[in-house]
Amino acid sequence: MKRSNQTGSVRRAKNAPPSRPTIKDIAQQCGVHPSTVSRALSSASHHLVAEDVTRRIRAAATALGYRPNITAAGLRTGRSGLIGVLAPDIADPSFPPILGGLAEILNAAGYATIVVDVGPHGSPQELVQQLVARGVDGLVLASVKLRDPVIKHCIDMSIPVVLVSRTDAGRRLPAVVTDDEGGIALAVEHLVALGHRRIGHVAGPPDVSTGVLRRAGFVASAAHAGLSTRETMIESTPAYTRLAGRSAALRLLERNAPPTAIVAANDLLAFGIYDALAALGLNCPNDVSVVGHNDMPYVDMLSPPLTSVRIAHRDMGEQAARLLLERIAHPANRRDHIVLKPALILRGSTAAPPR
Amino acid sequence: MKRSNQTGSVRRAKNAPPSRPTIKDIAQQCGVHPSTVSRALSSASHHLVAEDVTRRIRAAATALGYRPNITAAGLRTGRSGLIGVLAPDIADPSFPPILGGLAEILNAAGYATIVVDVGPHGSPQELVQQLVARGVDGLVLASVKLRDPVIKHCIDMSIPVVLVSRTDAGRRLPAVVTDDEGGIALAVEHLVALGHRRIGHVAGPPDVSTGVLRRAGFVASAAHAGLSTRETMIESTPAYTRLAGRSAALRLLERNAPPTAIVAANDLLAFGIYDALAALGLNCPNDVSVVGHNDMPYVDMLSPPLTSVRIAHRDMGEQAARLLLERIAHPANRRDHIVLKPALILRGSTAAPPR
DNA sequence: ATGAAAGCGCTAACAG
DNA sequence: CTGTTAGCGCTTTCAT
Repeated sequence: MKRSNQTGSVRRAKNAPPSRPTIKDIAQQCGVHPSTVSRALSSASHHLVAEDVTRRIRAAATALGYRPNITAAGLRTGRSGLIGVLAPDIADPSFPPILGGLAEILNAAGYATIVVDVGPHGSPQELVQQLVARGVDGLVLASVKLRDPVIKHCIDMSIPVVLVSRTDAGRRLPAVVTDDEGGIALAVEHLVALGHRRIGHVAGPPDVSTGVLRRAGFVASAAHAGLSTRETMIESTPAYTRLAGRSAALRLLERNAPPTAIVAANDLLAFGIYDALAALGLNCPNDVSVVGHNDMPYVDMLSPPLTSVRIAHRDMGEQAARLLLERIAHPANRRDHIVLKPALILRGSTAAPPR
Repeated sequence: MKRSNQTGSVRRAKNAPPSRPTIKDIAQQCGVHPSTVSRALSSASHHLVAEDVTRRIRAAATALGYRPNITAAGLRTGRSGLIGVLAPDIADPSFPPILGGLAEILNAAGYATIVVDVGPHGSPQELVQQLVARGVDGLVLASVKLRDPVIKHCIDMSIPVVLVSRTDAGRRLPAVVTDDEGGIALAVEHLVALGHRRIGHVAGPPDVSTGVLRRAGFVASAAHAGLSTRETMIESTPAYTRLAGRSAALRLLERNAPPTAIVAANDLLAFGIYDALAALGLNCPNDVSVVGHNDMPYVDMLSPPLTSVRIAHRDMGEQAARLLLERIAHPANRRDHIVLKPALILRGSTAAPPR
């Protein structure tokens, strides 16, 4: 065994890696015990140390360029200061603002985030295991399906978890989401006010909460506006992709009595609707109005600029972070659900129906 | 002191957190010494253990749902299995594919990545320190300025580092970049072939390598095509933003002899050029052609679809990962620079100049 | 082939 | 207020 670092005055072995100074080195230099150094350096306990000693120790620390070894501390305290974030797809433009909100609050509380992209083939279960093996203090899941085995798994491990963007079927885990039903209602009300009566919905996947809730919101708000079920038509998609949106829109538009307006469960699906319209030689908004959902960056650059339901993504991240911090502090089993208000951003893709 | 976990047969304190089983628990159950368990579980050293013992141990491990504590192992071995990634701005759509490439290779090699968004106000230095304090085995910097103090800092710490997307002024660190000069040359050649002679460049910030190299590439390729300096005009921007692109483009277009084509150092700047064109009532591509750079997702949805220089982002991430792994294995001071070939994607924003 | 023992860097209960 | 001591979970040298 025998490393070379301990006697302090002894020079390091010729070309050993320049391993960073430890608490011991400082102790030696200041002629105090390592634990005193530990106390002096921790803001939680430096009040237990004489002022001048604290000063001397802190001076030595900065002089040596000392940085505490967080993992070593974590091993001792059982807290790693690491929060694992499982993302469905980092390339999804909705995600960065969520992550930004998360990171801001979490960093301020002394946590670092370790983000893992699940990807289409990755197993969330396995990734959660990996994160747990790294000792994460909590988990943010931004990608769960409605009935996802990973949920039971997290509950069994009783590790602090917060869902973001989506909920699980049983609402067994705390979550921060947008008001999916309300967002779609905003879109439908807007279209009805413009005079539309035949309105279509390109629905999201049935295995995620946003898919089913937005669909439910569509049905409910259409009924509430007095539209008959013949006037409201729905086509589902297997995934939130442009291509899926295109084919769903084609199915909608090739009906006998096609809609004069389509509300998409997601902007990517709306992109596909634009594609379908172009393929059929139809004009938006003159022939068909389109409303998206999420208000992705730069949708104002499209032609026409896309009317879309804006989600408070950053806020979502912040709230999720706060919820998680609270869960870490008090692992009680309160199942908080925070629902954020969406807003309809009006642009050029919606207009009165053709006569 | 005295935790409650050690005697094994002793039940855990009533409602202690269900801390995961350790190597000790397995040892106890199998009636062997912890070190034997360690050996049996490590693929590197299980050949030192009797076959049947290994089997018994491994069976017990899976039965108990044992997961090794990676940080504890790291503390002992000095390797954390963590790679820190510093991103300039996670919301930049160029970044996810880079990260995807990085993660794929790194994960396969047993590393996890911890991604930190530097943000406009964050200090890269400080963040690097934090990552080092967490014991990262290597660093990927995707955001360095041409002369960034963080570079010296990393060199001083002699920690394995790779730059991605950008290089430092002295090329002192290994890097994976795209051929910035060549990419712009592609654009200029295309425009010249269409018949343009008055070509403008909306240049990127002068403090990042892509900004200066693309500008240099513009000057060089214009000269090479026989364009005079009067015919080639440049306006710089302080940042890669849509707004900055807009005002630079306005300056270009309000000249006495405005350009018939503009090549942007970046797609976001190209968005700003579209804005400027719209503000002046000019048509693209009939009045002015535009070429972007980076080929962001969905630029084909713009009106007109944006011709842009595509960068092999994912490949960039993969190569950077490989470079870093090599650096970790052999921290020799070879300063590798890998330069990837870009490709021009032709769309609707470029056409022959007006007569 | 296995056990014993030491120690990575840090914290915290305890004793002065 | 400070030193002593033990130990977080794991790996590894040394001895058997």
